[in-house]
Amino acid sequence: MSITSDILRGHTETIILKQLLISDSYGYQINKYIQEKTDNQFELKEATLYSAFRRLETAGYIVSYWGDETTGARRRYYSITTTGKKYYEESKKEWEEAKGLLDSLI
Amino acid sequence: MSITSDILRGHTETIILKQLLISDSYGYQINKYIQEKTDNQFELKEATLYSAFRRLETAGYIVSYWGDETTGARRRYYSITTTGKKYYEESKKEWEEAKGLLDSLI
DNA sequence: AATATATACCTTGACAGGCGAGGTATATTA
DNA sequence: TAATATACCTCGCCTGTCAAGGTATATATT
Repeated sequence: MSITSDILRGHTETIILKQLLISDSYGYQINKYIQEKTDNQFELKEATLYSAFRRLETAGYIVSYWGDETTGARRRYYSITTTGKKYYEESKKEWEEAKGLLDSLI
Repeated sequence: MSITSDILRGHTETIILKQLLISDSYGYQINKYIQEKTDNQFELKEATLYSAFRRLETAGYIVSYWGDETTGARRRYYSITTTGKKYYEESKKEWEEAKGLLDSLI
C-alpha cells in the first residue's frame, strides 16, 4: 500500500521543512531519504517536490543556493529560515491536533 | 485553531461513512454532530459535504432515500452499503498507516 | 403582520496542490 | 555505445474544498 495524494496533501511542506531543520539539503537527496525511511511506501513525486520548494521559497520559509560540485550534476541546496522554523512548529502542532480530531472521527 | 482544508482533504468520505456505520443519517445531522464532537474545531462545509455524498453514492458506497417527515424541512437519509463498509475499513487502515508514516516524517 | 432564526436541501464556478508526461545535463557502469 | 543513476526543471490536467448563491418549511421574536 502507498499513501494517496489526498492524504499527502498539506503535509508536503512540513515534511520538507523537517528535513531542512536537520541540515541543508537538495531535492534529490530529500526525496531519496523519504523513500528509504518509509520503505517506498511514501514518495514525493518530483513535480510535487519542486513546486513545494517554489512555494516555500516565495513565502520566505527557505532560501536556496547552488552547490559547488566540481563533478556530477549540479545541486540546488535549500536552507530553512527563521520564519520557516516557526512555520514548521505551527504545522507540526496543527498536525498533532488534526491527528487527535481525526482519530475521534474516523 | 481549526483544521485546514488540505488536512481535511481525503478524510471527508471516511468521516461520513463512519457516521453512517452507526446509523442512517442525513447531511445536516452529520454536520452538526461533527461540529459538536470537535467543539467547532472541525467543520465540513455544506458544499464539501454534499459533493462527498454525490461521490459516495455514485461509487455505490451509500444509498439515499427521502425521510417521511410530516413537518419541517424534508431530509434525505443515507445508508451505507456492504461495499461502503469495506471501503470504510480500507480507508481506516490507510489512515492508520499514513498516520504512522507522517509521524516519522514530521 | 413582519422579521429573524433554525432546520434542511442544493448548484455553480473558482482555486490550489499533486502529479503525469515531458524535457535538460553530467558521470558511471555494462 | 547504451543504459542507469544523479540532479534539475516546466506545463497542463485532475480533483476535492469551499465561497457564494439559491430554495423551502417551521418557530420565535419584534
